Amino acid sequence: METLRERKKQRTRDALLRVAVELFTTRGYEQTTVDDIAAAVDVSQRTFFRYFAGKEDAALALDGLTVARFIEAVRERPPHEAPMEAMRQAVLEGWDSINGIVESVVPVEQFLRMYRVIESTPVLLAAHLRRSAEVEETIARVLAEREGLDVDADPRPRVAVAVFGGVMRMTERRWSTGADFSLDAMRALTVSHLDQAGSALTENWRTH
Amino acid sequence: METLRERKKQRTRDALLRVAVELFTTRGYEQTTVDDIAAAVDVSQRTFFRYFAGKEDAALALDGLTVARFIEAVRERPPHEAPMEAMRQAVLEGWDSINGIVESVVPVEQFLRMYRVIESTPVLLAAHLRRSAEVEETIARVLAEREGLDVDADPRPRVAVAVFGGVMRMTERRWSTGADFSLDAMRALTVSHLDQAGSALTENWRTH
DNA sequence: AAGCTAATGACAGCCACTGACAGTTGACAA
DNA sequence: TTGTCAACTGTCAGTGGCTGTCATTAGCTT
Repeated sequence: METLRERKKQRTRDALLRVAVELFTTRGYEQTTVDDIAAAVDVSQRTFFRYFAGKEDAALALDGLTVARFIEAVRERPPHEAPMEAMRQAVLEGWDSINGIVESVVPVEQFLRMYRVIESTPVLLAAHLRRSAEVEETIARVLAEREGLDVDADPRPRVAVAVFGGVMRMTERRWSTGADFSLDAMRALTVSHLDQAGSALTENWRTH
Repeated sequence: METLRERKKQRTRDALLRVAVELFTTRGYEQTTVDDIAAAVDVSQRTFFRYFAGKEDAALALDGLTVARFIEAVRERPPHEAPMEAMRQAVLEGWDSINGIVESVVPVEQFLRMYRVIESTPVLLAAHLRRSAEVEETIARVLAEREGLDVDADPRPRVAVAVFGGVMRMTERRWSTGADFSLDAMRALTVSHLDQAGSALTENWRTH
């Protein structure tokens, strides 16, 4: 962030992202055109596409910050932890540190609102899920390395991540459609659902 | 399928689907335009969009048949089975009956090729994953009803489906990128991965 | 055969996105 | 300071997915 040029670029990107999120969360994703965003920042449409790979990319940029943080957190977990526990702690850490990560661009409330937009907009949800799949692949490799396994020969890391990821996406869904849309609620749901994963595999739920 | 009109409509739809799959699997999804498909069937582009909600819809239509079959299979599973077991059996049944379901439109080989296209085309994979999420919601409701639970009050059905779905999507991924692209391989992977889900939750993989 | 209705084709138009090229503006050395 | 280079931007033209509209065609009904 040394030169004036770099600062200018950063400002343009931030402005585009801020405006995009603002419009997406108020007017709605589909009701916002790229031209709208570009016009509001007073740049050409072409410039928007130089900063973001597409409209989707801008909509998922904030979430991307937290994803990157999550991956880092898994990498930094103490090696003695079991894989599931490492992922669980990393995710909880991630939610704790959201504030510091996102706040430099938009207030956390905006981030949360954007999350709802993603979950309620089909095309965004689809893109989000695809990226989650990529993240799962990354995490599987991290875990395999931690445990000294070959990720392609031993399916266990991928299975573990798949189970974890499945529960997490379901948690996101429930959270974003539920009444309590706070970070505390997210933490509570995460812990609760992960704790139930074990019994879900084996138990019969009927009382008799 | 009584009137001539209905038969004609069916034939047009089948022709569009066949041509679409043919082009997608040979030329590639992105390299095929809707105009190409419409031209090959000798209808207007507008007509294509009257039969399919979009290009994606045509690409996922075959998979949609198997999904519908899977949901039915879960519904028909004997009530005494535990939820996980019911889903597992339903999925295996589904693969067994693919032939009879798909063959009336395209040969099974085409179906399998289309599967690879979906997994290797980002936008299609995204759409596929989103639809899988919808399927999971449906299955969660089916299971809840089976077990006499309120799906909104008791998260266990959704947790179980999330775990199952996570493993299944990971299985699809591994299958479609692996060497053995046969139905037998799919069955083997499915069983193997599901069997490992339990230990993935608790175990530590290191040998010491 | 005549009238109704569903299906289609033929436009026109919006929007996301891309390539190409020219103009502008910081960076950096002479 | 100035001149040169490289990076950044705007403009324009074009492609492709998708939609609304309306006139035309073709099957159904009586």
